[in-house]
Amino acid sequence: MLSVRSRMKQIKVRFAPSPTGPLHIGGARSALFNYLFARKQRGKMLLRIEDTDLERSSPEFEREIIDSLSWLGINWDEGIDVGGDNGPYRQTERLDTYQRYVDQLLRSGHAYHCFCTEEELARERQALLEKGEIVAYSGKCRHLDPEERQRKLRQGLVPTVRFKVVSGQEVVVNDLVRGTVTFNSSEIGDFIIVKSDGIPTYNFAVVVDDHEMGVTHVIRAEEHLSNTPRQLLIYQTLGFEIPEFAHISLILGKDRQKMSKRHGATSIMQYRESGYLPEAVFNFLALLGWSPEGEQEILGRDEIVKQFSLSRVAKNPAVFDLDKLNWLNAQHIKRKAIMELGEMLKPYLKSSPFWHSVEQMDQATYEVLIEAVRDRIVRLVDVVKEVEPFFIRPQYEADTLDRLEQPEVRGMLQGLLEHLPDELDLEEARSFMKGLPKALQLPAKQVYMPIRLALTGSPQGPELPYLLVVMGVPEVRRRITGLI
RNA sequence: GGCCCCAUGGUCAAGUGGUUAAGACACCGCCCUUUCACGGCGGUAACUGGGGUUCGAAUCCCCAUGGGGUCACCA
Repeated sequence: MLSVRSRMKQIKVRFAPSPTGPLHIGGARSALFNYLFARKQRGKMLLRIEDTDLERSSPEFEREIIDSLSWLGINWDEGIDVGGDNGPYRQTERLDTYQRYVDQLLRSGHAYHCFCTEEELARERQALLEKGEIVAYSGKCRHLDPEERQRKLRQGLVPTVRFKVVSGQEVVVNDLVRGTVTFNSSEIGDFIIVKSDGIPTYNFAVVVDDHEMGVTHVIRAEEHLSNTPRQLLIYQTLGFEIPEFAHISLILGKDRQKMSKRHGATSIMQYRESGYLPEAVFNFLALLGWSPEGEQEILGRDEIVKQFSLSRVAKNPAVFDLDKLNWLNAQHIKRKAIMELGEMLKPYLKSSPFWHSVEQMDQATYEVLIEAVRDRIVRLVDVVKEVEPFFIRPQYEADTLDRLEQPEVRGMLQGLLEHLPDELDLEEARSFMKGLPKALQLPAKQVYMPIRLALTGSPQGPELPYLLVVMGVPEVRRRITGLI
Protein backbone atom coordinates (compact mmCIF):
# COMPACT_ATOMS: atom_id res chain seq x y z
CA MET A 1 0.00 0.00 0.00
CA LEU A 2 1.33 3.40 -0.93
CA SER A 3 1.16 6.21 1.54
CA VAL A 4 -0.24 9.50 0.37
CA ARG A 5 3.21 10.96 0.55
CA SER A 6 4.91 8.44 -1.67
CA ARG A 7 2.19 8.80 -4.26
CA MET A 8 2.76 12.49 -4.40
CA LYS A 9 6.46 12.66 -4.08
CA GLN A 10 9.22 10.44 -5.28
CA ILE A 11 10.79 8.62 -2.41
CA LYS A 12 14.47 8.95 -1.60
CA VAL A 13 16.44 6.75 0.71
CA ARG A 14 20.05 6.82 1.73
CA PHE A 15 22.80 4.64 3.01
CA ALA A 16 25.24 6.61 5.13
CA PRO A 17 28.13 4.53 6.38
CA SER A 18 31.06 5.69 8.48
CA PRO A 19 34.35 4.84 6.87
CA THR A 20 35.73 3.51 10.13
CA GLY A 21 35.92 -0.11 9.05
CA PRO A 22 35.06 -2.44 6.21
CA LEU A 23 31.47 -2.92 5.17
CA HIS A 24 30.16 -5.66 7.42
CA ILE A 25 27.19 -7.97 7.20
CA GLY A 26 24.89 -5.69 9.16
CA GLY A 27 25.76 -2.57 7.22
CA ALA A 28 25.35 -4.42 3.97
CA ARG A 29 21.90 -5.54 5.00
CA SER A 30 20.90 -1.96 5.84
CA ALA A 31 22.20 -0.82 2.48
CA LEU A 32 20.37 -3.67 0.80
CA PHE A 33 16.99 -2.89 2.33
CA ASN A 34 17.36 0.74 1.34
CA TYR A 35 18.28 -0.32 -2.15
CA LEU A 36 15.41 -2.78 -2.44
CA PHE A 37 12.92 -0.25 -1.19
CA ALA A 38 14.17 2.44 -3.55
CA ARG A 39 14.14 0.19 -6.59
CA LYS A 40 10.78 -1.30 -5.80
CA GLN A 41 9.24 2.13 -5.27
CA ARG A 42 11.04 3.55 -8.28
CA GLY A 43 12.62 6.09 -6.01
CA LYS A 44 16.18 7.28 -5.55
CA MET A 45 18.97 5.97 -3.41
CA LEU A 46 21.83 8.11 -2.23
CA LEU A 47 25.15 7.30 -0.65
CA ARG A 48 26.65 9.66 1.88
CA ILE A 49 29.84 9.23 3.85
CA GLU A 50 29.64 10.07 7.54
CA ASP A 51 33.25 10.74 8.30
CA THR A 52 32.88 13.04 11.28
CA ASP A 53 34.93 10.73 13.44
CA LEU A 54 38.27 12.14 12.31
CA GLU A 55 40.24 9.66 14.38
CA ARG A 56 38.86 6.49 12.92
CA SER A 57 37.74 7.43 9.43
CA SER A 58 39.94 6.68 6.48
CA PRO A 59 39.73 6.95 2.70
CA GLU A 60 40.76 3.31 2.45
CA PHE A 61 37.69 2.16 4.33
CA GLU A 62 35.55 4.49 2.26
CA ARG A 63 36.91 2.83 -0.86
CA GLU A 64 36.37 -0.64 0.53
CA ILE A 65 32.78 0.11 1.46
CA ILE A 66 32.04 1.44 -1.99
CA ASP A 67 33.69 -1.55 -3.62
CA SER A 68 31.77 -3.93 -1.40
CA LEU A 69 28.46 -2.33 -2.26
CA SER A 70 29.22 -2.38 -5.95
CA TRP A 71 30.27 -5.98 -5.76
CA LEU A 72 26.97 -6.90 -4.16
CA GLY A 73 25.16 -5.21 -6.99
CA ILE A 74 23.88 -2.34 -4.92
CA ASN A 75 24.09 0.92 -6.80
CA TRP A 76 22.93 4.43 -6.07
CA ASP A 77 21.63 7.40 -8.01
CA GLU A 78 23.24 10.19 -6.09
CA GLY A 79 26.16 10.68 -3.77
CA ILE A 80 29.75 9.62 -3.50
CA ASP A 81 31.27 8.57 -6.82
CA VAL A 82 28.23 9.52 -8.85
CA GLY A 83 27.58 13.11 -7.81
CA GLY A 84 24.25 14.92 -7.69
CA ASP A 85 22.63 18.24 -6.90
CA ASN A 86 22.87 18.03 -3.13
CA GLY A 87 26.56 17.52 -2.60
CA PRO A 88 29.10 17.40 -1.29
CA TYR A 89 28.31 13.94 0.02
CA ARG A 90 31.08 13.63 2.56
CA GLN A 91 30.19 15.19 5.89
CA THR A 92 33.58 16.72 6.54
CA GLU A 93 33.07 18.71 3.34
CA ARG A 94 29.76 20.10 4.57
CA LEU A 95 30.97 21.92 7.67
CA ASP A 96 29.72 25.32 6.52
CA THR A 97 26.23 23.94 6.12
CA TYR A 98 26.19 22.61 9.66
CA GLN A 99 27.63 25.86 10.93
CA ARG A 100 24.70 27.79 9.50
CA TYR A 101 22.24 25.71 11.47
CA VAL A 102 24.36 25.73 14.61
CA ASP A 103 24.45 29.53 14.49
CA GLN A 104 20.72 29.57 14.06
CA LEU A 105 20.19 27.36 17.09
CA LEU A 106 22.67 29.36 19.15
CA ARG A 107 20.98 32.62 18.21
CA SER A 108 17.51 31.37 18.96
CA GLY A 109 18.63 29.99 22.31
CA HIS A 110 18.03 26.36 21.39
CA ALA A 111 21.68 25.55 21.84
CA TYR A 112 24.50 26.75 24.05
CA HIS A 113 28.21 26.45 24.60
CA CYS A 114 29.39 23.91 27.13
CA PHE A 115 32.79 24.05 28.79
CA CYS A 116 32.63 20.86 30.78
CA THR A 117 35.64 18.65 30.30
CA GLU A 118 35.42 15.05 29.25
CA GLU A 119 36.81 13.90 32.58
CA GLU A 120 34.23 15.93 34.44
CA LEU A 121 31.43 14.48 32.33
CA ALA A 122 32.70 10.96 32.71
CA ARG A 123 32.70 11.37 36.48
CA GLU A 124 29.15 12.69 36.56
CA ARG A 125 27.98 9.93 34.29
CA GLN A 126 29.62 7.31 36.46
CA ALA A 127 28.00 8.71 39.57
CA LEU A 128 24.56 8.74 37.99
CA LEU A 129 25.01 5.20 36.76
CA GLU A 130 25.96 4.03 40.24
CA LYS A 131 23.02 5.74 41.85
CA GLY A 132 20.79 4.12 39.27
CA GLU A 133 19.52 7.43 38.08
CA ILE A 134 18.84 8.63 34.57
CA VAL A 135 22.12 9.19 32.81
CA ALA A 136 21.84 12.64 31.29
CA TYR A 137 23.82 15.84 31.22
CA SER A 138 23.24 17.99 34.28
CA GLY A 139 22.74 21.17 32.33
CA LYS A 140 25.55 22.86 34.24
CA CYS A 141 26.58 25.17 31.40
CA ARG A 142 23.06 25.84 30.28
CA HIS A 143 22.71 29.08 32.15
CA LEU A 144 26.24 30.35 32.03
CA ASP A 145 26.08 34.11 31.91
CA PRO A 146 27.58 35.82 28.86
CA GLU A 147 30.47 37.32 30.77
CA GLU A 148 31.50 34.02 32.23
CA ARG A 149 31.29 32.51 28.78
CA GLN A 150 33.46 35.24 27.29
CA ARG A 151 36.02 34.80 30.00
CA LYS A 152 36.30 31.10 29.42
CA LEU A 153 36.65 31.68 25.69
CA ARG A 154 39.43 34.21 26.31
CA GLN A 155 41.15 31.66 28.52
CA GLY A 156 41.40 29.56 25.43
CA LEU A 157 38.88 26.96 26.52
CA VAL A 158 37.21 25.30 23.54
CA PRO A 159 33.54 24.61 24.08
CA THR A 160 31.21 22.05 22.64
CA VAL A 161 27.75 23.03 21.55
CA ARG A 162 24.81 21.43 23.28
CA PHE A 163 21.27 21.19 22.09
CA LYS A 164 18.77 22.28 24.72
CA VAL A 165 16.24 19.57 25.45
CA VAL A 166 13.02 20.67 27.09
CA SER A 167 12.22 17.92 29.54
CA GLY A 168 8.85 16.41 30.19
CA GLN A 169 7.67 16.16 26.63
CA GLU A 170 6.62 13.06 24.82
CA VAL A 171 8.57 12.30 21.70
CA VAL A 172 6.85 9.89 19.38
CA VAL A 173 8.66 7.95 16.70
CA ASN A 174 6.39 6.68 14.03
CA ASP A 175 8.16 3.68 12.67
CA LEU A 176 7.23 1.78 9.55
CA VAL A 177 8.31 -1.53 10.98
CA ARG A 178 7.81 -0.99 14.69
CA GLY A 179 4.75 1.19 14.82
CA THR A 180 4.51 3.96 17.40
CA VAL A 181 7.37 4.18 19.86
CA THR A 182 7.14 6.76 22.62
CA PHE A 183 10.02 8.32 24.51
CA ASN A 184 10.13 10.98 27.17
CA SER A 185 12.50 13.89 26.67
CA SER A 186 13.31 13.87 30.39
CA GLU A 187 15.47 10.82 29.82
CA ILE A 188 17.53 12.53 27.21
CA GLY A 189 19.23 15.60 28.55
CA ASP A 190 21.05 18.27 26.58
CA PHE A 191 23.27 16.53 24.10
CA ILE A 192 26.31 17.64 22.17
CA ILE A 193 25.80 18.63 18.57
CA VAL A 194 29.23 20.08 17.90
CA LYS A 195 32.38 18.54 19.33
CA SER A 196 35.22 20.65 20.63
CA ASP A 197 37.08 20.03 17.39
CA GLY A 198 34.31 21.93 15.64
CA ILE A 199 32.90 18.85 13.93
CA PRO A 200 29.21 18.10 14.37
CA THR A 201 28.11 14.87 15.99
CA TYR A 202 26.16 12.18 14.25
CA ASN A 203 22.78 13.08 15.68
CA PHE A 204 23.00 16.60 14.38
CA ALA A 205 24.72 16.09 11.04
CA VAL A 206 22.39 13.28 10.07
CA VAL A 207 19.33 15.47 10.52
CA VAL A 208 20.75 18.40 8.61
CA ASP A 209 21.91 16.18 5.77
CA ASP A 210 18.79 14.11 5.45
CA HIS A 211 16.80 17.31 5.29
CA GLU A 212 19.10 19.13 2.90
CA MET A 213 19.32 16.12 0.64
CA GLY A 214 15.61 15.50 0.52
CA VAL A 215 15.60 12.09 2.12
CA THR A 216 12.04 10.83 2.56
CA HIS A 217 12.65 7.46 4.21
CA VAL A 218 15.29 6.64 6.77
CA ILE A 219 15.85 2.90 6.82
CA ARG A 220 18.54 1.88 9.26
CA ALA A 221 19.45 -0.62 11.96
CA GLU A 222 17.53 -0.84 15.20
CA GLU A 223 20.48 0.32 17.24
CA HIS A 224 19.56 3.80 16.04
CA LEU A 225 16.03 3.68 17.37
CA SER A 226 16.96 5.23 20.69
CA ASN A 227 18.76 8.05 18.88
CA THR A 228 15.68 8.93 16.94
CA PRO A 229 13.96 11.05 19.60
CA ARG A 230 17.04 13.30 19.75
CA GLN A 231 16.91 13.71 16.03
CA LEU A 232 13.18 14.34 16.11
CA LEU A 233 13.73 17.19 18.53
CA ILE A 234 16.15 18.78 16.10
CA TYR A 235 13.78 18.32 13.18
CA GLN A 236 11.12 20.07 15.21
CA THR A 237 13.07 23.07 16.34
CA LEU A 238 14.64 23.60 12.94
CA GLY A 239 11.24 23.28 11.34
CA PHE A 240 12.23 20.45 9.03
CA GLU A 241 9.75 18.05 7.58
CA ILE A 242 10.08 14.70 9.36
CA PRO A 243 10.87 11.73 7.15
CA GLU A 244 9.47 8.24 7.54
CA PHE A 245 11.53 5.94 9.71
CA ALA A 246 12.01 2.21 9.47
CA HIS A 247 14.25 0.56 12.01
CA ILE A 248 15.21 -2.93 10.98
CA SER A 249 16.30 -5.48 13.52
CA LEU A 250 19.87 -6.47 14.06
CA ILE A 251 21.81 -9.44 12.80
CA LEU A 252 23.15 -11.53 15.66
CA GLY A 253 25.96 -14.03 15.91
CA LYS A 254 25.52 -17.65 17.01
CA ASP A 255 25.66 -16.50 20.65
CA ARG A 256 22.78 -14.09 19.99
CA GLN A 257 25.00 -11.08 20.51
CA LYS A 258 25.33 -8.32 17.97
CA MET A 259 27.61 -9.47 15.14
CA SER A 260 31.20 -8.47 15.68
CA LYS A 261 34.66 -9.48 14.64
CA ARG A 262 34.82 -12.29 17.09
CA HIS A 263 32.04 -14.04 15.19
CA GLY A 264 34.49 -14.80 12.41
CA ALA A 265 34.08 -13.40 8.94
CA THR A 266 31.94 -10.29 9.18
CA SER A 267 33.15 -8.12 6.35
CA ILE A 268 31.67 -8.44 2.90
CA MET A 269 35.15 -8.55 1.39
CA GLN A 270 35.98 -11.71 3.31
CA TYR A 271 33.01 -13.43 1.75
CA ARG A 272 33.96 -12.17 -1.64
CA GLU A 273 37.47 -13.49 -1.26
CA SER A 274 36.49 -16.96 -0.21
CA GLY A 275 34.26 -17.29 -3.20
CA TYR A 276 30.76 -16.40 -2.22
CA LEU A 277 28.77 -15.13 -5.15
CA PRO A 278 27.43 -11.60 -4.80
CA GLU A 279 23.97 -12.72 -5.81
CA ALA A 280 24.06 -15.41 -3.13
CA VAL A 281 25.05 -12.95 -0.42
CA PHE A 282 22.41 -10.55 -1.73
CA ASN A 283 19.82 -13.33 -1.64
CA PHE A 284 20.88 -14.46 1.83
CA LEU A 285 20.88 -10.98 3.36
CA ALA A 286 17.46 -10.27 1.92
CA LEU A 287 16.14 -13.41 3.59
CA LEU A 288 17.46 -12.25 6.93
CA GLY A 289 14.61 -10.19 8.24
CA TRP A 290 12.46 -10.28 5.15
CA SER A 291 10.55 -13.06 3.51
CA PRO A 292 9.00 -13.41 0.09
CA GLU A 293 5.34 -14.30 -0.23
CA GLY A 294 5.89 -17.51 -2.11
CA GLU A 295 7.94 -20.48 -1.07
CA GLN A 296 10.77 -19.93 -3.47
CA GLU A 297 13.85 -18.84 -1.55
CA ILE A 298 16.49 -19.01 -4.23
CA LEU A 299 15.92 -15.66 -5.85
CA GLY A 300 17.77 -13.38 -8.20
CA ARG A 301 18.23 -9.68 -7.57
CA ASP A 302 15.42 -8.62 -9.90
CA GLU A 303 13.01 -11.06 -8.37
CA ILE A 304 13.80 -9.80 -4.88
CA VAL A 305 13.31 -6.19 -5.93
CA LYS A 306 10.03 -7.14 -7.53
CA GLN A 307 8.77 -8.81 -4.38
CA PHE A 308 10.23 -6.52 -1.74
CA SER A 309 7.99 -4.77 0.72
CA LEU A 310 8.72 -3.13 4.05
CA SER A 311 5.52 -4.63 5.38
CA ARG A 312 7.12 -8.06 5.20
CA VAL A 313 10.17 -7.04 7.20
CA ALA A 314 10.42 -8.88 10.51
CA LYS A 315 10.71 -7.11 13.84
CA ASN A 316 12.76 -9.71 15.62
CA PRO A 317 16.51 -9.99 15.30
CA ALA A 318 17.96 -12.76 13.15
CA VAL A 319 20.86 -15.04 13.87
CA PHE A 320 23.36 -15.28 11.06
CA ASP A 321 23.37 -18.86 9.77
CA LEU A 322 26.44 -19.77 7.77
CA ASP A 323 24.98 -23.16 6.83
CA LYS A 324 22.20 -21.48 4.96
CA LEU A 325 24.50 -19.02 3.24
CA ASN A 326 26.62 -21.95 2.13
CA TRP A 327 23.62 -23.76 0.78
CA LEU A 328 22.40 -20.69 -1.07
CA ASN A 329 25.84 -20.12 -2.50
CA ALA A 330 26.03 -23.67 -3.79
CA GLN A 331 22.61 -23.23 -5.34
CA HIS A 332 23.64 -20.08 -7.14
CA ILE A 333 26.86 -21.71 -8.32
CA LYS A 334 24.89 -24.64 -9.67
CA ARG A 335 22.81 -22.27 -11.73
CA LYS A 336 25.80 -20.68 -13.42
CA ALA A 337 26.60 -21.52 -17.02
CA ILE A 338 29.77 -23.58 -17.40
CA MET A 339 31.59 -20.91 -19.37
CA GLU A 340 30.79 -18.14 -16.92
CA LEU A 341 31.66 -20.27 -13.94
CA GLY A 342 34.88 -21.28 -15.65
CA GLU A 343 35.92 -17.65 -15.85
CA MET A 344 34.96 -16.98 -12.25
CA LEU A 345 37.01 -19.92 -11.08
CA LYS A 346 40.20 -18.93 -12.88
CA PRO A 347 41.49 -16.53 -10.23
CA TYR A 348 41.25 -19.31 -7.65
CA LEU A 349 42.95 -21.81 -9.90
CA LYS A 350 45.64 -19.29 -10.72
CA SER A 351 46.68 -19.21 -7.12
CA SER A 352 46.64 -22.99 -6.85
CA PRO A 353 49.59 -25.31 -7.53
CA PHE A 354 47.71 -26.67 -10.53
CA TRP A 355 47.52 -23.54 -12.60
CA HIS A 356 50.28 -24.67 -14.89
CA SER A 357 48.29 -27.77 -15.86
CA VAL A 358 45.03 -25.89 -16.16
CA GLU A 359 46.60 -23.31 -18.38
CA GLN A 360 47.70 -25.94 -20.86
CA MET A 361 44.23 -27.38 -21.30
CA ASP A 362 42.17 -26.69 -24.35
CA GLN A 363 38.86 -24.93 -23.75
CA ALA A 364 36.75 -28.07 -24.21
CA THR A 365 38.70 -29.98 -21.59
CA TYR A 366 38.59 -27.04 -19.22
CA GLU A 367 34.84 -26.98 -19.52
CA VAL A 368 34.67 -30.67 -18.69
CA LEU A 369 36.74 -29.95 -15.61
CA ILE A 370 34.35 -27.19 -14.55
CA GLU A 371 31.35 -29.39 -15.17
CA ALA A 372 32.96 -32.07 -13.03
CA VAL A 373 33.30 -29.78 -10.03
CA ARG A 374 30.32 -27.47 -10.43
CA ASP A 375 27.95 -29.44 -8.23
CA ARG A 376 30.62 -30.25 -5.74
CA ILE A 377 31.74 -26.82 -4.58
CA VAL A 378 30.11 -24.62 -1.99
CA ARG A 379 32.45 -21.65 -2.34
CA LEU A 380 34.54 -20.82 -5.36
CA VAL A 381 37.70 -21.38 -3.35
CA ASP A 382 36.67 -25.03 -2.93
CA VAL A 383 37.57 -25.58 -6.54
CA VAL A 384 41.19 -25.91 -5.54
CA LYS A 385 40.67 -29.00 -3.43
CA GLU A 386 38.05 -30.48 -5.76
CA VAL A 387 40.35 -30.26 -8.70
CA GLU A 388 43.24 -31.86 -6.90
CA PRO A 389 42.62 -35.50 -7.96
CA PHE A 390 42.89 -34.48 -11.59
CA PHE A 391 46.37 -33.14 -11.19
CA ILE A 392 48.08 -34.71 -8.25
CA ARG A 393 49.70 -38.09 -8.63
CA PRO A 394 48.12 -40.20 -5.92
CA GLN A 395 49.87 -41.22 -2.75
CA TYR A 396 48.47 -44.63 -2.03
CA GLU A 397 47.64 -45.74 1.47
CA ALA A 398 49.02 -49.12 2.48
CA ASP A 399 45.67 -50.90 2.35
CA THR A 400 44.83 -49.29 -0.98
CA LEU A 401 48.10 -50.59 -2.32
CA ASP A 402 47.31 -54.04 -0.97
CA ARG A 403 44.07 -53.98 -2.81
CA LEU A 404 45.59 -52.79 -6.06
CA GLU A 405 48.21 -55.47 -5.89
CA GLN A 406 45.70 -58.27 -5.94
CA PRO A 407 46.37 -60.34 -9.05
CA GLU A 408 42.80 -60.02 -10.34
CA VAL A 409 42.94 -56.23 -9.95
CA ARG A 410 46.22 -56.07 -11.84
CA GLY A 411 44.67 -58.20 -14.52
CA MET A 412 41.68 -55.92 -14.75
CA LEU A 413 43.89 -52.83 -15.04
CA GLN A 414 45.91 -54.57 -17.70
CA GLY A 415 42.70 -55.21 -19.58
CA LEU A 416 41.67 -51.60 -19.22
CA LEU A 417 44.90 -50.46 -20.79
CA GLU A 418 44.33 -52.77 -23.73
CA HIS A 419 40.82 -51.51 -24.39
CA LEU A 420 41.55 -47.82 -23.79
CA PRO A 421 41.44 -45.74 -26.96
CA ASP A 422 44.08 -43.07 -27.52
CA GLU A 423 41.64 -40.22 -27.35
CA LEU A 424 38.26 -39.64 -25.73
CA ASP A 425 35.74 -36.89 -25.43
CA LEU A 426 33.28 -36.88 -22.55
CA GLU A 427 30.59 -38.83 -24.38
CA GLU A 428 33.07 -41.42 -25.52
CA ALA A 429 34.52 -41.70 -22.05
CA ARG A 430 31.07 -42.30 -20.65
CA SER A 431 30.21 -45.08 -23.01
CA PHE A 432 33.67 -46.56 -22.68
CA MET A 433 33.34 -46.77 -18.92
CA LYS A 434 29.83 -48.07 -19.18
CA GLY A 435 30.86 -50.86 -21.51
CA LEU A 436 34.03 -51.76 -19.68
CA PRO A 437 32.74 -54.40 -17.24
CA LYS A 438 31.23 -56.30 -20.12
CA ALA A 439 34.37 -56.00 -22.23
CA LEU A 440 36.45 -57.32 -19.34
CA GLN A 441 33.82 -59.88 -18.43
CA LEU A 442 33.77 -58.69 -14.85
CA PRO A 443 31.09 -57.40 -12.49
CA ALA A 444 30.91 -53.59 -12.31
CA LYS A 445 31.89 -53.66 -8.66
CA GLN A 446 35.23 -55.20 -9.46
CA VAL A 447 35.96 -52.67 -12.14
CA TYR A 448 35.05 -49.14 -11.14
CA MET A 449 36.36 -48.81 -7.62
CA PRO A 450 39.78 -50.26 -8.35
CA ILE A 451 40.15 -47.92 -11.30
CA ARG A 452 39.19 -44.98 -9.14
CA LEU A 453 41.68 -46.04 -6.52
CA ALA A 454 44.37 -46.54 -9.09
CA LEU A 455 43.82 -43.13 -10.63
CA THR A 456 43.29 -41.02 -7.53
CA GLY A 457 44.23 -43.09 -4.52
CA SER A 458 40.89 -42.15 -2.98
CA PRO A 459 37.59 -44.01 -2.78
CA GLN A 460 35.70 -40.82 -3.49
CA GLY A 461 35.86 -38.07 -6.03
CA PRO A 462 34.62 -36.99 -9.42
CA GLU A 463 32.99 -39.39 -11.86
CA LEU A 464 35.37 -41.62 -13.76
CA PRO A 465 34.60 -40.28 -17.26
CA TYR A 466 35.56 -36.79 -16.09
CA LEU A 467 38.78 -38.17 -14.68
CA LEU A 468 39.61 -39.85 -17.97
CA VAL A 469 38.94 -36.80 -20.10
CA VAL A 470 40.62 -34.23 -17.93
CA MET A 471 43.68 -36.31 -17.11
CA GLY A 472 44.02 -37.39 -20.68
CA VAL A 473 44.64 -40.92 -21.82
CA PRO A 474 48.45 -40.70 -21.67
CA GLU A 475 48.36 -39.68 -18.02
CA VAL A 476 45.81 -42.38 -17.25
CA ARG A 477 48.16 -44.91 -18.82
CA ARG A 478 51.10 -43.62 -16.86
CA ARG A 479 49.32 -43.84 -13.53
CA ILE A 480 48.10 -47.34 -14.16
CA THR A 481 51.31 -48.60 -15.66
CA GLY A 482 53.08 -47.47 -12.56
CA LEU A 483 51.03 -49.97 -10.62
CA ILE A 484 51.27 -53.07 -12.70
C1' G B 1 20.41 -0.09 36.65
C1' G B 2 16.90 3.54 33.53
C1' C B 3 14.66 3.75 28.78
C1' C B 4 13.37 1.17 24.27
C1' C B 5 12.69 -3.12 21.05
C1' C B 6 11.68 -8.29 20.47
C1' A B 7 9.62 -13.46 21.61
C1' U B 8 6.60 -19.79 16.52
C1' G B 9 11.32 -26.15 15.94
C1' G B 10 18.78 -25.85 16.77
C1' U B 11 18.64 -21.55 12.76
C1' C B 12 15.80 -18.42 9.03
C1' A B 13 10.74 -18.02 8.91
C1' A B 14 4.90 -18.27 7.04
C1' G B 15 0.86 -17.17 9.90
C1' U B 16 -2.78 -10.99 11.20
C1' G B 17 -9.32 -14.74 15.91
C1' G B 18 -11.39 -20.89 13.74
C1' U B 19 -5.01 -24.19 9.93
C1' U B 20 -3.77 -31.57 10.72
C1' A B 21 0.79 -24.56 12.90
C1' A B 22 3.53 -23.84 6.06
C1' G B 23 8.31 -23.81 3.77
C1' A B 24 13.81 -23.51 3.84
C1' C B 25 18.75 -24.62 6.24
C1' A B 26 20.90 -28.15 9.51
C1' C B 27 20.18 -33.21 11.34
C1' C B 28 18.40 -38.47 10.54
C1' G B 29 16.51 -42.41 7.19
C1' C B 30 15.41 -44.35 2.36
C1' C B 31 15.99 -44.04 -3.00
C1' C B 32 19.02 -42.76 -7.33
C1' U B 33 24.16 -43.85 -8.38
C1' U B 34 30.43 -47.34 -10.58
C1' U B 35 32.35 -43.82 -5.04
C1' C B 36 31.63 -39.04 -2.67
C1' A B 37 28.75 -35.08 -3.85
C1' C B 38 24.26 -33.47 -6.49
C1' G B 39 19.23 -34.79 -6.87
C1' G B 40 14.41 -37.21 -5.25
C1' C B 41 11.27 -38.97 -1.22
C1' G B 42 10.29 -39.24 3.92
C1' G B 43 11.20 -38.26 9.27
C1' U B 44 12.52 -35.89 14.24
C1' A B 45 11.56 -30.98 15.96
C1' A B 46 8.03 -25.01 17.67
C1' C B 47 3.70 -21.13 19.33
C1' U B 48 8.48 -18.93 26.77
C1' G B 49 5.03 -18.98 31.26
C1' G B 50 0.71 -17.07 33.80
C1' G B 51 -3.59 -14.31 33.78
C1' G B 52 -7.49 -12.05 31.08
C1' U B 53 -10.92 -10.69 26.38
C1' U B 54 -13.79 -14.16 23.26
C1' C B 55 -18.22 -19.34 21.58
C1' G B 56 -13.06 -19.82 20.03
C1' A B 57 -6.60 -17.60 20.75
C1' A B 58 0.24 -18.58 18.00
C1' U B 59 -2.77 -14.36 16.58
C1' C B 60 -5.87 -9.01 20.93
C1' C B 61 -4.71 -6.93 26.30
C1' C B 62 -1.90 -7.21 31.04
C1' C B 63 1.98 -9.25 34.06
C1' A B 64 6.21 -12.25 34.58
C1' U B 65 10.44 -14.44 32.32
C1' G B 66 14.06 -14.50 28.65
C1' G B 67 16.97 -12.25 24.70
C1' G B 68 18.68 -7.84 22.40
C1' G B 69 19.66 -2.55 21.77
C1' U B 70 20.86 2.06 23.96
C1' C B 71 22.26 5.44 27.68
C1' A B 72 29.83 9.08 24.43
C1' C B 73 33.05 15.36 22.44
C1' C B 74 31.40 6.89 18.03
C1' A B 75 28.46 6.63 14.37
